Amino acid sequence: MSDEHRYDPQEIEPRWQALWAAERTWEVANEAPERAGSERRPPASYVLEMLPYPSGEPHIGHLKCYAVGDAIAHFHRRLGHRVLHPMGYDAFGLPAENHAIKTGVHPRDSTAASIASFQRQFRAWGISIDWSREFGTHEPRYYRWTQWIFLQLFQAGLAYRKEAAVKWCPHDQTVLANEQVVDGHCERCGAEVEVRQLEQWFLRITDYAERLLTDLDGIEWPEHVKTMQRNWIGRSEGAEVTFRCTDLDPAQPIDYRVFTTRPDTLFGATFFVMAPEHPDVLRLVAGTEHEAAVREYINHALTESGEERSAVDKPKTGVALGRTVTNPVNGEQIPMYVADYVLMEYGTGAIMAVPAHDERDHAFARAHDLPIRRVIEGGAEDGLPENAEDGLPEGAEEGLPENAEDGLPNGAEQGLPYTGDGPLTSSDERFDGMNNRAALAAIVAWLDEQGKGHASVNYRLRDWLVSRQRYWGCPIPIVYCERCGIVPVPEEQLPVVLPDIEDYAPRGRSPLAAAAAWVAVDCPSCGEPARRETDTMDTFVDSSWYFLRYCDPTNERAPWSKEALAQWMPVDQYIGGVEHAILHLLYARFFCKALADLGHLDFKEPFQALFTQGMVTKDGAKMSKSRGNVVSPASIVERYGADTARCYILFVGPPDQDADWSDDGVEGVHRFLGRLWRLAHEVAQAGGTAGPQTAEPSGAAPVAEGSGGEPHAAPPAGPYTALPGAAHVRPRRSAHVPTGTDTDTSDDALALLRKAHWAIDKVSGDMRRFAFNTAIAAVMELLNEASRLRDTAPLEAQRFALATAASLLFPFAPHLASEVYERLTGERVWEQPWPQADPALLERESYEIVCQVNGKLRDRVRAARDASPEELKELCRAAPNVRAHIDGKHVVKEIVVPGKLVNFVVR
RNA sequence: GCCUGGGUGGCGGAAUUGGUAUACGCAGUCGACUUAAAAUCGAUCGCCCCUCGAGGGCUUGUGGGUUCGACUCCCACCCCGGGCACCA
Repeated sequence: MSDEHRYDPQEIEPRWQALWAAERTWEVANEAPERAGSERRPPASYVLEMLPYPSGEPHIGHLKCYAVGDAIAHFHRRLGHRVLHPMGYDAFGLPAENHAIKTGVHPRDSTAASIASFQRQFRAWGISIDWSREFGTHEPRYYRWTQWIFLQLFQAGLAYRKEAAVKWCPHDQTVLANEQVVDGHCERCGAEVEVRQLEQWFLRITDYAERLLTDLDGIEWPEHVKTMQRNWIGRSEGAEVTFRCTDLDPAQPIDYRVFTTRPDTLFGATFFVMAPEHPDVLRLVAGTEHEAAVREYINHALTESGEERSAVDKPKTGVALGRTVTNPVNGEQIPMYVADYVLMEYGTGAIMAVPAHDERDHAFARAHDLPIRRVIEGGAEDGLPENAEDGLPEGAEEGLPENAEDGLPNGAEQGLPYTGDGPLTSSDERFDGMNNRAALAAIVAWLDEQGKGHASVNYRLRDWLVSRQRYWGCPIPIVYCERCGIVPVPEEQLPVVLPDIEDYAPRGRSPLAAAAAWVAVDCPSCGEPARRETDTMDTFVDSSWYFLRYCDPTNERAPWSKEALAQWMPVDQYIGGVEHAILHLLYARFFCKALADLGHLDFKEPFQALFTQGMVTKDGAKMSKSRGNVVSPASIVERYGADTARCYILFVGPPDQDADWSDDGVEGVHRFLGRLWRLAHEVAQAGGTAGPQTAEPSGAAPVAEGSGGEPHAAPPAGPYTALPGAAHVRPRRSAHVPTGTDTDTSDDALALLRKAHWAIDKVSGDMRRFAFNTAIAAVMELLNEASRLRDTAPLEAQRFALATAASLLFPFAPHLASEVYERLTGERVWEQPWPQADPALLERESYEIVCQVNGKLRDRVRAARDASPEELKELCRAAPNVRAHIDGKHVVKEIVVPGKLVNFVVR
């Protein structure tokens, strides 16, 4: 075989990339067509993959993400949409800074190098990006507007400064957001986080908890991602109830509010517990015999690592305060405790304890010999699974004799703690016997009347801590003035540019603090000497609005214009890793809602549809340098070409699931592409071109070197001109591509035509459900059929089959598909509308019908498409192997599923 | 513990509405081409039994159920991955 017959991606791919770059094929304009006239403008589609963090080189996960996104972008274009498909870089962040600490290389330089590498790779992969909209979040022209947004939030009271117990990473020497703490460890470096009391900047995301929750219903996201967000927001309905303490000074009672989801169990509250961090604990014991023990306990609790403290099976520890509070529903004085199972950061930092109906309170009561009073019946024999079936209203006998009454010797009553539903008991005559759910509402109403409590909702979500004591981030545009306090930097002075510094090493405060000349500034308000905020912003702030900037990337007067956003937002299809299910996706949603409230946006959700891709593993394990199992996309592209790499990563399995990389699998896909190339080459060589426009393969190098830059091929302005999807404006079926209704009708021609239309139908459906693996398999089947019939089918049918294969494969293997399509048709495949399956060719006049006896497959017969059920029965009954199984037996029932099967039930 | 996603040949996976289980690819086996190898092309390929052939039995984590028919629906359970986890 001559060299000419070899599939050579290294020759093909750069050629097409050069063409697309020179013609700026994937750029889209914002403006509406000037002379739109009556022409309807094509629908817009915003396809976006999460922007990469540029560190080193792209890894295989990037390849997967952008292969998925590019396939969708191409598909939408060829459906006639104007597609916005931009790219940028999430360029601030710790790795570049840590690298700088080690090597002294400025983060800007290492980041630039990495960005260059990403750009090279994305081009080498042939991803169809509108490069005219590119930016990095570290560029002043971008972060100027990040700062602007911060100031908007500040002015609206949504950004505020507060001292609080915050999570501190001792390794990275910075505070972290709650979301960045995973199992008590820093999400980035894995160091165990500490708690520090610091004054920091927060964004008031909790104001949006309810809307972040309810608006999930309106977006098309994977259910598990929605669930993760719901869990993270953690909404609980209940009541806030006041417990009064008069122990210190009866004239000046102290009211302690607690949050409970179970106000129906209030009568069972037998003690009261405060978190060790609660500010009143020491005051309550000051000067008493309990003070020493309490102090010791608190010290111990606070120095314990988060990990130790939150261990689930940890015994419940705590000490008595020697004080009491009044249970508001029955006036009982109940003892107060301090215990570390109560968390300061949730609710009010204090709880009422109902040991009979809460597992934790129960464990504490047992450990400290406290009374346990059952106030809800039910639960039955302990340990037995829920007896839903017997549904007896009367408490099972274990539940009844609980009436050792108040002083009750806390013993081990069976069935407790009971957390289910049931009628109230031992509470109050008004509520006893009432179902607990009804009682809950009644008790809350009564408390409300008495001014002792009210219905309340609590969220697990905390405000977003955005200060970072690090260098390589967006400066917070705030000035501190002795006289004026916290002063925002005036808008016209933005951006506050990140200064160059000598020493990046973090020392517990921002390295920026050492840039004395930068820190010193005149107060924008009074003009007196003041100093700049030296913390930078969490990089998740940068990435919470970048998708807006793509819509209007060069706007110098505003972060965006509403008109630009109106054309594209919200993102129609967002694509990224599931690891961002909470952090990035929650923050971006919050930003949209807040900015919409401030009148800057006209929509409330940024991402209408979300697709989360699975991880790529090697030998079943996550790829990592330490494991030595990293597959670098660059090496694969170099060896097999980008088309193979992209197709393989999509073919290996459903893209939303994890996939294990196999070198042999890559070979298989590469062989497939080579076969398509070769077969197409043969057919093109054999001539037989039918269309008027397609004399010879035009040799796909239409762009002379050096002609790049000038968009000469694209006439100015008009939004369609640079639009790949523009072809649909003047729809035209390639005249030379047979449709099956004309030309040859030999059996082989028909078979091939049918297979091609089957593949069109199959791939079209698969594209819409992200089933790229089966889409590629369908093209493989089409190629197999063409290959089988290559010596017998008419050339024209082969040409159609192969051109169709190329057309369908284009979203996954754009270079090869363009090459093959052009050779066969003389046309640019990306300018062709997505092919349509001819329904007539999806039908067959006869088909195989399955014959079952008692549900077991016994034979197959051919039947005419329009055969009646009676005819089908007769056909099957006559099948030899069916006869063998029904002869001499009694046919009880006959089931006919036209188009599928006949089943005889015999006895 | 709660919430999730999953479990199908030697391997990755397919089966979209309850209707032919194992598409497509990999690996394997045999053959063609070749001096040879690579590449390419063709055949074969779930397991077991019988075997001249035709055939028969079994098989989608386990055990039940519904149905003429179950990878698919229901009940119970086992295993693996992800998320949350003393949230009152």
